Amino acid sequence: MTITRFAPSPTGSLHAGNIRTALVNWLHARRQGGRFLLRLDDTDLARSTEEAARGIRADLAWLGLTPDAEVRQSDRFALYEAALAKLAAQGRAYRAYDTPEQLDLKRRVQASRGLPPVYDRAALGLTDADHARFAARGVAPHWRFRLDTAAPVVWRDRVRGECHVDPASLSDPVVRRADGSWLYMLPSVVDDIDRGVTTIVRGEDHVTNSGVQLQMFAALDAQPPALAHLPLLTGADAALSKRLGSAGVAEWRDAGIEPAAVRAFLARLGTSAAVEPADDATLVAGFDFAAFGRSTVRFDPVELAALNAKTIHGLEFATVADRLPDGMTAAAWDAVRGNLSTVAEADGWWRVIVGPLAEIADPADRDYFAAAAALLAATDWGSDIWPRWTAALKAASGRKGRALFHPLRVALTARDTGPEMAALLPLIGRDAALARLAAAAAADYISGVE
RNA sequence: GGCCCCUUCGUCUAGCGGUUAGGACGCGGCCCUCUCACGGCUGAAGCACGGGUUCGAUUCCCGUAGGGGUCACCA
Repeated sequence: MTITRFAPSPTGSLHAGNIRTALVNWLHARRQGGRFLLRLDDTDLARSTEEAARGIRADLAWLGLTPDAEVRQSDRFALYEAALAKLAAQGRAYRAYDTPEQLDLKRRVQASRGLPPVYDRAALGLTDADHARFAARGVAPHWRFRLDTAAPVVWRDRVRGECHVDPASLSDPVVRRADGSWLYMLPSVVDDIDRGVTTIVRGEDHVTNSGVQLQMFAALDAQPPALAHLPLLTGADAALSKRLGSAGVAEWRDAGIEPAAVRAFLARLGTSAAVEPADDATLVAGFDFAAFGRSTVRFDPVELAALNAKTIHGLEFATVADRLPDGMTAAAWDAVRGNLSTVAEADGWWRVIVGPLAEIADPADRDYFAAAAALLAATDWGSDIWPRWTAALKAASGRKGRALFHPLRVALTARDTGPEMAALLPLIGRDAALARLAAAAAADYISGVE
């Protein structure tokens, strides 16, 4: 069975790039009928917080990406210990004592000589006596994973195709600090093995890590999972070409962005599929790693907002009813939704329907409004009242086109633009319409038109 | 700086030696229409540059430029 995992570290809130990674993991799991795990990578106890963990869960819930299970690395240190012991027994992990300062100095020297800043493996030459001396002085070792530098690591990435990483250009990664705490690299592999993860989906900033981790899978006698490295997202400002900043769930929610719009947008962005409103079944059914490109993708919040509006235009009343103002009907929603950018804007239109309205009619049209009111009062009310009434008014007033219709829109809605009057007028109702026309006929000023 | 990756309309992409270089979003126009939006039709808009290879390069090779990633006792 396909098992994917989303593995954020609970050190902050999710951003667009993270969220896309989560979404793609979720889509792939759903597409394959598999499971989607949330793994909290909290090996860095100093930086990880409970608050961040709660925030991540809440964000995923808002996004509709509910994990099938959750694990956290801080519960699983014993597993890492066992794995390290296994590696040490094979000579694939070794103790070292270099201080960060010493390592930094080495790197500086290498850089000044034009050499790649790769760890020189000095600790590999340490004898038992050397280790004993460090121990006697109370200096504990940290542990490194010994890379096999004989040949490049090669894999067929689900989105990038054939990938190569040359371990010879990499340092043996430190996997455990002297104080016993764990670094990202090994625990991630151990958990992926333990949880039976079949596909790792992550950003392409991890490709060199994958080279290292593939060796760890092999050293631990595990079948390596499939790998899929997604191109990174960048901000809208191409000139700055900066990595995407903080935009995330909180910002979107405040801006009235729908979770469904985020899912549709992020699922298709950077792929050959059209960015358009799509329900989850469609997104899942159409999901394909091969549809992703290999180059960095621009994330434009304006495009997200546009897709959000389109998404709302297709939203059914039942799915938004609990977020609409009290009393707002399905008919009112249907009349109004095509003019919304956010669901919250429905509130303003509902107030237009139920009133009261500010008087904004043009006094030059007072006689017209009086005639219109009289005609409306004399016309049988019905759902097709607008076309019948305006046809009669056209004949009676001699007006046509914009001069015929637009003053009525303004008098009846106090707005210059909006949904079709044919749909709005029956909702406004006979009495309110007559009252508004009467008020317009009596108006002697124009206040600001929206 | 070393290594890896990328470069087709404004944006996301299709293309895998011979195409009128296709689609989507956005933009313009027209239609619909009282308005905005929706919808329909339609238009403008692209192969980063320079060398090769070839009868023929968007496509293959080399280089240049630009961009991204990575080189942590972060993840």
